[in-house]
Amino acid sequence: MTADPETLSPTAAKAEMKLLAASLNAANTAYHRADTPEISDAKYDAMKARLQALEAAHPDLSDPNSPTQSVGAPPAEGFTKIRHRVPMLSLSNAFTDEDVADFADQIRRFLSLGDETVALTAEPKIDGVSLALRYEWGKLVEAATRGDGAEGENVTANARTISDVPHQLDGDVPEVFEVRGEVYMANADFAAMNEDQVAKGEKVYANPRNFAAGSLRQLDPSITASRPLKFFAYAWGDVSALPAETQSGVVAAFADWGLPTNPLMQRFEDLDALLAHYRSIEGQRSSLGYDIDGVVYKVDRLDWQGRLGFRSNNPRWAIAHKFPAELASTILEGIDIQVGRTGALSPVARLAPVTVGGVVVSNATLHNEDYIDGVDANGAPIREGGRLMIGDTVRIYRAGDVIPKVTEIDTTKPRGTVPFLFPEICPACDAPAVRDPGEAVRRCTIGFACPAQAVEQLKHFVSRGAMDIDGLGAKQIEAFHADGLITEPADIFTLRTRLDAGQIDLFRRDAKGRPTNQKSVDNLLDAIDACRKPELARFIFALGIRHVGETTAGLFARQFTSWQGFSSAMTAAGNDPEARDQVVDIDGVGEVMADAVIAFFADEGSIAAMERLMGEVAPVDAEAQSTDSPVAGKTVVFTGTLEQMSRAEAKAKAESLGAKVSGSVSTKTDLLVAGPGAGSKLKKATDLEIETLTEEEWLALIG
DNA sequence: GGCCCTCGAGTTCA
DNA sequence: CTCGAGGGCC
Repeated sequence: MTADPETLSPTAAKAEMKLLAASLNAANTAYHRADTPEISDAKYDAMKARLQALEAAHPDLSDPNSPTQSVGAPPAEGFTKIRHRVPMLSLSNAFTDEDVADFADQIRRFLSLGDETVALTAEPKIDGVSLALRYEWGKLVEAATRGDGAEGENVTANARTISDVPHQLDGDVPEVFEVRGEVYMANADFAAMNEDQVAKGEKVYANPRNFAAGSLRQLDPSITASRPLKFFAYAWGDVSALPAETQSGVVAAFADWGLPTNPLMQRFEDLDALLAHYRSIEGQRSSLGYDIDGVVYKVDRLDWQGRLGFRSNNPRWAIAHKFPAELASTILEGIDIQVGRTGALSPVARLAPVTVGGVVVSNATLHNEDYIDGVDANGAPIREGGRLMIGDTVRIYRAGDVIPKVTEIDTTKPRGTVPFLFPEICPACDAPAVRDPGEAVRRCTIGFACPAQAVEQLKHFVSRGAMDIDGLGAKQIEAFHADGLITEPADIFTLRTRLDAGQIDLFRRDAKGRPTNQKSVDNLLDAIDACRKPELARFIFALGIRHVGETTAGLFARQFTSWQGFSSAMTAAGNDPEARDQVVDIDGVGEVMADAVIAFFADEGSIAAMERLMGEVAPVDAEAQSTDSPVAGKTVVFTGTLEQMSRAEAKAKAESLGAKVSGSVSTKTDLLVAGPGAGSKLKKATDLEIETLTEEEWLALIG
C-alpha cells in the first residue's frame, strides 16, 4: 500500500480498497469484542488513512458502507442501556444454619406472626449471569442484563439465540410479564468450548460463568448463537398481573408457559427440612452438571413478600445460603500500601499466584493494620498464629466468589520471619499518616494536596454513580493527571476551551496509552459537555465529601432541591449553631456527617475548587419529596401497640410514602398514630394539639 | 450504653 | 463482598 492513489488503476484501487475495508471491519469487530489482541492503533489509523486517500482519488469506487463512513456516527461500542422498571437487586447472604434461623425469625418479627409458620421455597443458586426477559402478550420483546441493578444492557438479539429462551410463551400469560432468571453454561459444554477456543487460538475462559457472561455480551449475535447457553427462570420484574399467589405457584406457571425451571426447587414449612434440602443440594453439587454457589430461600406467600419489602439493596423476603468457599494456600510475599480517596492507607497482600475458584489470584485485601496484627477492633485475636509475617503460608478464598481474602496462617508450614511495619507516613506524598484513637484506619493528613488522594477523588468524580462521564475512566484520569492536564474537577470541563486556545494537546493517548485520533478526542469532549447539567444528587455525591455516599447525597438533594439551597445551608451551618442543628435534625444525618459537610463548605481549598466548578456546570434541581401521597413530607410518630403490623413494617411503609418517622413527639410532629396502651406520647400530642389517628384510621388514610 | 441496621469506603480480576 | 462506623432505637 504504497502506490500513489491517483495513479493506481481502477481495478487495482478497487481490489486494495476492498481488502482495506475488510481488514478495518475485522479490526473493529475484534476491538469491540475485546476478545483477542488485534492490530495496533497506529496500523489501524494508517490503513484507514490509506483507504480515505483511495476513496478521495476514486470517488466512483467508494462503498457507501465503507468503514471510513462510520466516522462521525456513534461507534457501535456497546449495547444500548435499558432502565429496569423494577430494580434487579442482589440477595443478602447466610453462611451458617444460625444465619438462616435468624432470617426466619426476622421475618416472623417483621410481620408480627407469632407462631404461624412461614413457608419458604429453596432452590439452587445458579452461578451464571442474570437476565431479564420482557414478554408482551406472551411474545419476547426485550432482554436486559442486570448491569448495576438499576440499568442493564439491551441484549435482546443475543437472548433470542438461546434455545432455552422461548420467543413465545404458551398459555394464559399476562399482557406484560418480565421473567427473570439465570443464563449459564453446563460444565461439559464449557470444557468442550474452551478446547475449541484453544484450537482456534482464541481467548480461553477461566470458568463457565465467565464464558456465559462473555457469550451473552457479544456484539455479534451469531457468536452468542454458537455458544451452548442455557437458562433457568426463577423470578420476575415488571408484570401486569401474577398467575399465582405464591412464589412456588408463579414458578409452576413459568413451567406451564414453556420456561425452563430448576427441578430442585421445593417448598418447606419446617426449618430443619429446609436445611436438610440445603445439605442434599450441596451433596449433589458435583453431579449437577452446572455450577451453583448456594441455595436461595424465599418467602412463599407473595402478600408477605410485599409487606416485607426491600432494604436499600436487597429484599427482606429472600436470602442466599452460600456454600463454604474454596480455600487455597499460598505464600505471602509482601504487603503493599494503597492510598484511597479519603487518604486511607490500605494494606494489600502480595501473594505467590495461586488458583482459587478458577481464577489466578496474586493480590488480596488485608483491610487494615489490625488485620495484619491478627486482632479485631477490640484487640481480640482473630486467627491462630497471630500476626502475619512476610513469608508465611496463608489460606485465601474469594469472598462471594469475587474478592480475594486472606483468612488464616497455615501454621503447619514454616513461618515467615519478616514482620511488616505499617508506615506512619503516606507512601504517595510522605506527609504524616495518623490513626485517630478508636479508628481502625490510618490516613494521610494533607487531603487533596496528596497526589494519590487527588487522583482518587478525580476518579470518584467521574465514576458511574457520580458524574459518569463516558470515555473518561480511571485510566484516562490517571494519564491526564500525570500530564498535568487535569488536577481538579473543573479542569475536566475546561479541556475544550484550553484545546481550542492551543494551550494543550490531547492527541496523545487512549485508554491503553496508544495514540488517539480526532474522533476519540471529539467523543470525549462531547461526553464531557453532555455532563454539564448533572442531577443534583449525583453532583453532591461526586464532590466526594467524607461520609456522604450515594444515599446521603440523595437525601440532601431531596431535602434542599437546589445546589443554591444546599450550599448556602451548609455554609450557614458553619457559622450558626442553630443552622447546624437543622442539618443534624435531618433524618439519617448525625453530628459526624453534618460536621464533615460543614467542614467541606468551610475549607478554602474546596470553596475555591467549587467556585471554579460552578462556572462550568449547572446541577439541575431535584424533585422535592414525593407529594402524591397524603402523608408525604409529614412527620409521623407511632405509639402504643400496633395490631395489624409491626413497628418496623409501619415505619418502612410510611417512609415509602414519603413520610418521616420519628420516635418522639415534638412540635415538628404532624401525625400521631396511637394504638392501645398509648401513654405519655399520646398525652403530649394532645397537649400540642397534634392530629391523632388510630391504626385503622391510619391504614384508611394511606390506602 | 448497647444493639441493630444501613451506609460508606476500599477491594480483585478479566 | 466485607469491614468499620454512623445513626437511631430501646
